Order: sequence, then C-alpha cells, then structure tokens
Amino acid sequence: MTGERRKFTRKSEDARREALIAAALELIAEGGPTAATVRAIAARAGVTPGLIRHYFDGKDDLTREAYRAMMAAMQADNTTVLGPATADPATRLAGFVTAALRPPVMDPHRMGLWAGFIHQVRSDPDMAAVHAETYLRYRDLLESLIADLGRHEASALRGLAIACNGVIDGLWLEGSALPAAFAPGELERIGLMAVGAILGLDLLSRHPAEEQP
Amino acid sequence: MTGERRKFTRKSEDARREALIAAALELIAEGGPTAATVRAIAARAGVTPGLIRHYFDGKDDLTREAYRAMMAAMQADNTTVLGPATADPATRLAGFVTAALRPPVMDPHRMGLWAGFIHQVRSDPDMAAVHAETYLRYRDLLESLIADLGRHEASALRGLAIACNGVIDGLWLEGSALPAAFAPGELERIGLMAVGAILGLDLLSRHPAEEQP
DNA sequence: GCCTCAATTATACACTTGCATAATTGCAGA
DNA sequence: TCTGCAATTATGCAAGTGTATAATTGAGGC
Repeated sequence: MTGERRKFTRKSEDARREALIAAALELIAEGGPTAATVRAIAARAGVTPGLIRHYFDGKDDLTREAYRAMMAAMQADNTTVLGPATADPATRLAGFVTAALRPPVMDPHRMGLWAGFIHQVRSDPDMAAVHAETYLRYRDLLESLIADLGRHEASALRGLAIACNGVIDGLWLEGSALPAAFAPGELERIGLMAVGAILGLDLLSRHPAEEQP
Repeated sequence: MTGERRKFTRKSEDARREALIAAALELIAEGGPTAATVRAIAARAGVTPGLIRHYFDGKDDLTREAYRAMMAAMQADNTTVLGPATADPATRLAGFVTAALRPPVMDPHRMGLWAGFIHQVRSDPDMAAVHAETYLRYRDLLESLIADLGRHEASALRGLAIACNGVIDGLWLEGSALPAAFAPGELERIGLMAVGAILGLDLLSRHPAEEQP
C-alpha cells in the first residue's frame, strides 16, 4: 500500500484565493509575520503549499493581497457602523467613536494583525499607497462627520479631525495592547468625553449607558 | 595559505551584551523581527554568531533583553524631557506632550521597533509584564502632571490621564506611520490643542511658536 | 460514460535559521 | 616572557523556508 494521495475537491479561483488570504490574515494576527509560512497558510486553508504559487505570484504577492483585503474590510466596517445619514450628527459621531473602542474592532488580534504588516508596508510602495489611501479616507470620513455638526469653521476641520482620529487610534491602541487595564465600557466613555471636549459638545449623553440598572 | 582566522579583541561582558542588544534593536526597527537573525545581529555587532549563545541563553533570551532595554530607554527619555519640577505645571505638561510628537520620539523606525515586538510581548509573560509596567508608569506620570494643574477632582484624574495618553499615542502613531501627511510642527500643535481641550486649559500659548517670524 | 485539461498534490532543491560543539587565540597574571 | 584560561571563532547539523517542476485526478462538456 503506497502512500495514498490526498483527496481534494476543485473550487473556484475566487474561493481559493479568499481562503488563502483569510488563512494568512489569521496566522499573522495570531503569531505575527513569522508564523505565516507558506506551509502554515496552506494547511490552514485546507490545501497544499503548491497551490499558493498557482493562485499567487509568490508569498509576497499573497501578503500584498491579504493586506489589501484587510484594509478593505476595515473600511467596510466603518461605513457599515455609520449607517444612513438619518440620525442627528452628534449621535452618528458618538456611534462612530464607540464602535472603534469595543470588540471586535478593539481587539488584541486585530492590533497584532495591523502591527504584523507595518514593516512590509514601509518597504513595499504598493502597500504603502494602500495604507495612505485608507488612512486619509478614514480621516476624511471623520472630518465630514465633524462638519455635519455645524459648529466649526471649515479651516479648523482638518486639525479637529486629526485630533479626534488621534484620540480614537490612541485609545484603541491602549485597549488592544492592555485589555486587562480597563473596565468594560471605560474606554468608550473616555473616548466620548475626549472627542466631545475637543469638539465642544457633550457626546456622553448620546451613549447608551450600559452600567445603569 | 589556509583561510586566515578572523582577528578579534576581547571585550567586557557588558560591552558585548550592549553591542548585541543594540544591533538587535536596530535590525528589528529597520526590517522587523524577520530581519533580526542571529547572523545578522552578530554581523552588525562586529562579532560571530556563536558569541550570542555565549552571552545569552539563546535568541529568545537576547530578544527579551533587547525589549527590556528599549522600554528602559523610553522611560528614561520621558523623565529626562520633563526635567526638574521648577517650571509651572502647564508648561511642563506642554513640553511632555510636544516631546512625544516630534523626532526622535515620533519616528517611523521607533514605531517599527515597537510594532516588531508586539507578538512576542503577547506570547511571552515576562515581556508582557514589562510592557504593562512601563505603560502604567507612563500613565501615572501623566496623571501626576495633570494633578499638578490643580484644576480637577481626584476622581476624574484617571480618565483624563487615559484620554491624554490616548491623544499622545494616537498622534504619535499617525505621525510615525505617515510622516508625509503632516506639516512640520502640525502634530505638536494639534496635540496641545487636544490635550488642552480635554483638560480645559490653553496649552498652545505655552508652546514656542516656531512658525512666527 | 468517457475524455480532456486545468486544478491540485507530491517531490525535490537550494538556501536560511538557530544551535551545539570543537578548535583557536587574545590577554591578564606569574 | 611564558602560560593558562576564558573569550571568540569556525564548522557542522537538523529543521524549516520559499519555490520550481512533475505527477495525479476531479469534474464539466461531449
């Protein structure tokens, strides 16, 4: 009885590419770039290493595509949480802030994923462009939310958006890096307080206080 | 003539350990954890790979020590920039904020170094403890600076310190990740504006405005 | 049902990684 | 000056890395 050849089923190119990208992202999130070897990625995707070379130009190509997918997913998350522009601007903004400061966005794995890409983003111009574009789009979205409040001069919007973005990113970082240091909901409240103070309005009242009986 | 054996000079244990740690940190900052191989570290330290095993229990041990050294250096930076408690509290706070938002603290390499450690910090309890301790000490320092202002109730200090820390970290992150997106000094000004707004005081006036003729 | 061919697997290779061990040699103390 | 020993280098190895190439085989079109 010779070593039996592994059974397999053929799937669409899209399905295979998605599965490989998802596997790569999971592994990077869990163990950093080092853990995302070709063999590990293939194993997690339920496939043989050779298939990676069949659907991608190589490991670097797969990594680039995975980064693209991650950034696209993050952006989709942001527009989803925002919803339609029916609610009043302050409430929309409050929802935007708190969404970033609780799971699944605020999560050690997500931060690990983000950190795992940093060096390649810096060395690969293609990835750097994706990074810059996504960041600026996020900030522009925030700026438009602030503009909708109708409280600030147009010339101040850029600085305010950068500041609020900083608050959100910074608290996200702290909470993701050291989850045990904060009570549940604490960072959401602090985020609303800080962004409200910067913009000169009370956002905390827009927040469903989950600690009240 | 056989291959000549490499000349070398003996050095103290401390000097060799420091050189190896410095080399490891440089490599991680430049190219991420992947680039910091034993051979690369040894080469940069002007030494042969075997010496790493002579002074450290292995590569992981060297990595841990390098992380410790980095965190200690960062902490020393913070207390240095603060200086003696002679100046008035608001000016001290302003100096603390701006120091984090300009080189050499705000720097792509530093961010890369920090990011390069994240996964090991998460998986190694020893490194995790160092991380938590350093973060909390930084925040406590910030909290005491805020308390010195004499404007806030003690019960509010924790939240304010977390918020200001978030602003600083977030802007540091943005500026380090995408330096080209900001004008020189812009993030310092935005940081002072935001921290001032959160704490209810004008910090911008404490900042030497370098853009005025 | 069978045939074809692309999707998938299997195998092999050159290179790198961390580490263990043995061979040297700089240099402090006599 | 010489000698001994620890600091340093040299060598080798097993495991893991990405990739190229050849061998199989699932499944849609006839």
